[in-house]
Amino acid sequence: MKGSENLENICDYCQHDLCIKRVPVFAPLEINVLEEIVPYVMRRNYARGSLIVHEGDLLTSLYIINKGSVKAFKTSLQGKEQILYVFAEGDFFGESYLFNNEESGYSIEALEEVQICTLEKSHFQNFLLANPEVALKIIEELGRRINLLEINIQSMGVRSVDTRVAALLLEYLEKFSFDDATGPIIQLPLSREGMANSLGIARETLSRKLTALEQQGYIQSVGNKALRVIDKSYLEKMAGR
Amino acid sequence: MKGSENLENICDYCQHDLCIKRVPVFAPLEINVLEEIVPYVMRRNYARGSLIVHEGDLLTSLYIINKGSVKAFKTSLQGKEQILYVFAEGDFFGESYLFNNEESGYSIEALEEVQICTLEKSHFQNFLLANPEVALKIIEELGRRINLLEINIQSMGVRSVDTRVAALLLEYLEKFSFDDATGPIIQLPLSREGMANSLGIARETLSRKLTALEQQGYIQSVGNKALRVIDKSYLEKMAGR
DNA sequence: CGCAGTTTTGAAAAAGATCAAGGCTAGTGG
DNA sequence: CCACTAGCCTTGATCTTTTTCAAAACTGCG
Repeated sequence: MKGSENLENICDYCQHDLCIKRVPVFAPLEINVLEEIVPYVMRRNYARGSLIVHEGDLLTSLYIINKGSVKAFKTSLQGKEQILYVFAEGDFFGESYLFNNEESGYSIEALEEVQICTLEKSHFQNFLLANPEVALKIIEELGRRINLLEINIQSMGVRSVDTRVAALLLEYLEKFSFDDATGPIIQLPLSREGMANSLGIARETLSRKLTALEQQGYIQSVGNKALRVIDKSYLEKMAGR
Repeated sequence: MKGSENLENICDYCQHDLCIKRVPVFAPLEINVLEEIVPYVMRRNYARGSLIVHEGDLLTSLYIINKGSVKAFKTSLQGKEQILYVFAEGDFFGESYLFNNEESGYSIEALEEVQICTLEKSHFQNFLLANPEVALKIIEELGRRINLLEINIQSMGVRSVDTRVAALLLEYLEKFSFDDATGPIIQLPLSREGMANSLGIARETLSRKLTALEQQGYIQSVGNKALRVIDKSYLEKMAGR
């Protein structure tokens, strides 16, 4: 196994596997256009639990997740953690800091063994100036993210905790589940504590809510890291979508 | 007075007052570059209380606030309102919906007599493709907004209500205050209910928190629409900045 | 199989929300 | 210019929800 800070420039052709291609924003581009930036893409591996970005760092690169997943979170003065995103394969981050010399507003930690491609700010800027259609794509993607954040704020502001728990489960169902013979199973990307820290509630409260859902027969926990969804439509009704 | 739906194309030269110039994103551009889009800018007036955008509308223009202020909010199924932003002169909105054909995620209502410039999607897109540096500026601005939203989510998730009230007052102090002989006075853009709906708390709770701050001598209310800040540093300490 | 780290559960305390009056403001019209 | 009133705002009491603290139970790894 590699250490957590291995740095290689082997992505030149990525054994014909262009990690950039995994990012929807770049996907529509022709291969030969992409090759302009490929030489500047670095690839790094990180072990589970390692800090990839520390809140307050000056970010000078765009980060693209090639494999694995990470959490983005802010820590309050009292040490409480608010998780903002779970990024998985194909997601990118750091884009907000590419054009202003600002510090990262959050920390990033690997939730499992992770492989990340990075692209230096200056190269990315030049690429965008030469390919304005990609800039539009990025504006589009940022718009999507702003939308999600706005929905999140509404949830935290006006919706009950039960509602938000249901919504979180549905979100995970979209992004982190597979089906077995008996139905969909969520591979939880976060621990109970992590989920609670995403919702902004106490660990114990989340625990109680999940127990309640299980006792009512809507879900069934499979160890601590997975969860079977028995009645998706109930969760949907609950989440009010 | 104009009605609330007056539509004119008089911004051609805006009596030499290019409303576009008020928007930081466009400010760095040369006048002659700006003139490319000026002919496509429309100007509208809205009376206080009128709905400018309804949640779910298809947005086809960029909106720039020329004069006055508006609130952007989402309404839940139970009718509870979550205010996401108060936009004032020089702010713009609708940019998130310019590149995907999506519906607006929020409603916009005029908080006072308001003058708004609009620029049609297609014209704006062409302009951006021709002026990629503006696209970068927009990415930058969206990054800033994402930052603010993330801070907001953290606030709602991990900070106490007292803390958040203090933070809201400081935010208003930045954006909506003037100084009189005795010190800074905030011209509150929102009613108590509006402020409560920004914070995601009950109207009564906000009321109690403000009363407490006033009794402790940190602020002093001036009617219902203004508020004198007596001890800014205390608010800052409280808000934890 | 056992231990370390999570998670669950229980009980008590705290924080907000809600309900119900009552009071104040600011704009209106005499 | 003052009195009036509708709409806001504040206050009190009670109720609900969530947090906190403490301890027991469980999971998954070694």
